Amino acid sequence: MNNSYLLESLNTAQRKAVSAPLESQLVLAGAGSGKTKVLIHRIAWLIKNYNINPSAILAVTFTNKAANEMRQRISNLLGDDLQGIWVGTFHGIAHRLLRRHGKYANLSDNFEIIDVDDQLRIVKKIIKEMNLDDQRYIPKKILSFINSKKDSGLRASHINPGYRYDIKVKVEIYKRYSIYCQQNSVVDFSELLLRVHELFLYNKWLLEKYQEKFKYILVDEFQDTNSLQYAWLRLLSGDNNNLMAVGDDDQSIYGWRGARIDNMHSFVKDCNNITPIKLEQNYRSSSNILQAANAVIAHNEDRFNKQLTSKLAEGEKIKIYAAVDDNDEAIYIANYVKKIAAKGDKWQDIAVLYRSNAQSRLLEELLVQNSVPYRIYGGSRFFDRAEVKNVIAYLRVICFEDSNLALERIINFPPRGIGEKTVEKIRENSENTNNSMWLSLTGLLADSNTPTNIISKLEAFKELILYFREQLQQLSFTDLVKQVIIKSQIIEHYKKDNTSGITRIENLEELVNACGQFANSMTEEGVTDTKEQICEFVDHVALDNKNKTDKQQDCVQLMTMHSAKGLEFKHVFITGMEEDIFPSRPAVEENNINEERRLCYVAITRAMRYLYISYSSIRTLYGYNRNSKPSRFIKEIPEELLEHVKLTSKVSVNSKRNFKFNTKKKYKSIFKTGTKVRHPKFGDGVVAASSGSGEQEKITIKFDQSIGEKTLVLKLANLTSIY
DNA sequence: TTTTAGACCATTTTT
DNA sequence: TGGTCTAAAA
Repeated sequence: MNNSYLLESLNTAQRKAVSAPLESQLVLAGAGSGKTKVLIHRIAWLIKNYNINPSAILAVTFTNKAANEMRQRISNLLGDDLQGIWVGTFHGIAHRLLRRHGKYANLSDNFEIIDVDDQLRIVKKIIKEMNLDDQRYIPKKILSFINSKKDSGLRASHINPGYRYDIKVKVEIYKRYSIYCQQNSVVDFSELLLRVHELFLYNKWLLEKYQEKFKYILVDEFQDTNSLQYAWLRLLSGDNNNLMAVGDDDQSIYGWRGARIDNMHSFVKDCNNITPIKLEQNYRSSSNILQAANAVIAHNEDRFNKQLTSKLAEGEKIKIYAAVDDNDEAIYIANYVKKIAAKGDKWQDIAVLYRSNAQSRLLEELLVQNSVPYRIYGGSRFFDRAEVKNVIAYLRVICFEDSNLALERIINFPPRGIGEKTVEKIRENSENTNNSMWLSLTGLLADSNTPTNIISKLEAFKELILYFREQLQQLSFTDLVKQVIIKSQIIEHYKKDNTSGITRIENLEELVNACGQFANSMTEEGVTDTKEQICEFVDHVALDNKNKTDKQQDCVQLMTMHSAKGLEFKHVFITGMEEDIFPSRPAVEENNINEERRLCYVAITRAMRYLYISYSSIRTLYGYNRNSKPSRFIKEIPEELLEHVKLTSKVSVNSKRNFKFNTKKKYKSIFKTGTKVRHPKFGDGVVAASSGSGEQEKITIKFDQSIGEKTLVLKLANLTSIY
């Protein structure tokens, strides 16, 4: 049997990783070094060269996207030989284990997965119940406290609050939160992992069974694992010495979410000081770009010390543009993007990156003005939309009779006159009797103290839900969803809303499609029961919440540097390279510069051929114009790699020169007589005269005939210049 | 129950 | 600045 074909397309380091001995390995995979390729070839190698049964392999990723890609690529490489392999996200795998062995983890078999939204509702409820001041105990903060404790593997009982009263309170809330979840059979994201950890910890036979099963474990993006995930992996790996961790310490940008680069160092130690295999050959970027990336990241300490090298040519220098203000920066980008496209590259070859989402607005505005097609990544995800969640809450109530959270969400949606006090009554009764709210609701109907008008409303709601439950036997999943949307009058409700009603209805149509597709694939797998399909769907939606897919194809990609991780583009613009923007202000204050620098490294290494960096002297932030300084990261790039862009455009040159003369009178510098400006209310106009200076400066602008001339205080006028 | 006005606040995001 | 959330008013 000759398996050398699995190694042929690899370089030396990759080959070393793929064909490494069957022991734990740490692979340090630099940006663009073929990390995924190594992973899938390693899996193929295990199967082909060692005759390892695919079902003995567990491959763990962070995102569904990565898991899907991996599964796809292994299957392309091996054909159908991957029967039984486990490829999934941490959460997906944990979920699978809990559905199988829930009873050993003290979970009922119909537990529900809840999202942050539901979590927050629970926390708010508890804070109210405990009569706490929600200004002092801010629900969101408390929730992140709970989640971060869970992510470090800590239960409330594990936390010693010491003498700190507020921590005592937090821990108490955490405790009550856990009790609520247990009673309601709901499990949050972190809980999935925590439960599995405990499942294995307290059921040794089960752990041994899985240790026996998974002869080989691979983890992707290892630098992003948190303490709990690492503990989880170690537990599962046991003494098998069979864990291949692939990651890049330099690309660890999720520390704020609990990720610990430290796990990489611990891993080395825990594995008897294994020598990491370094993948340093980069196949993505030209060498100037890589040199810049290397130079920047070299400022961090305690690294594993990789040095990426490129076999590609030097390539273009990094173009750096010093903008007068953020508007000017956006104009520059919009114009440059058009130039790139005019030369023949596609819009989709271009990415514009920024540190924070707020920066996208201006860019977006100017791209629109210049008729450049673009797509913004991130933002609200499909299953997070209120209208979609509401329908799913209906499905939850229909399928899980006891789902209090879902019930509360829809009992008065669309508004049917069941007010807060009635809900309160139901909730109270439910708490006193230990029944679900659904049962309490039924109880209230029989209670002679309940006012008749309330009874009729509750009765109508009950009938509605009962009707849907009946239809579970008759209707397909898709038809049931349609019925829910129509019969519950959700459509009617959104039709009345003429601001966002139409898009909401469109989203619901999309939801119906999604349900249809899901139902089809379920049917193919032999799951034909509607109720069963819905249950699976609800889980699926919770664990794989895709970004809203925009159908538009060839467009410029706008996204944060974080969401750019793992992607690559021929042209990359890194914008807002200013102190307090990038590195961001909070990061500077909290002394998290190293992570910002890694983010910078990630951003730079996204570029294949052309990298453009821009910063500006004035930036509007929170409604104020602020002077900003170039980012320290710019200085960390060797000067010889940079090319400073000078614009030939007259206006920009002028405003820049004026700006230099008048650093204090920043307003006057931009709006000289004759400058074309735009006002949010009055539209476009031309500056006719100006008086005063600094913050007192007033300018007279000639607008469209219907408006005429206006004299405005410049500072308040909110003008933008149009070049 | 819905609308509106004022308060407040503000990185990064997956599951 | 502007988006979100809460509390008061219609």
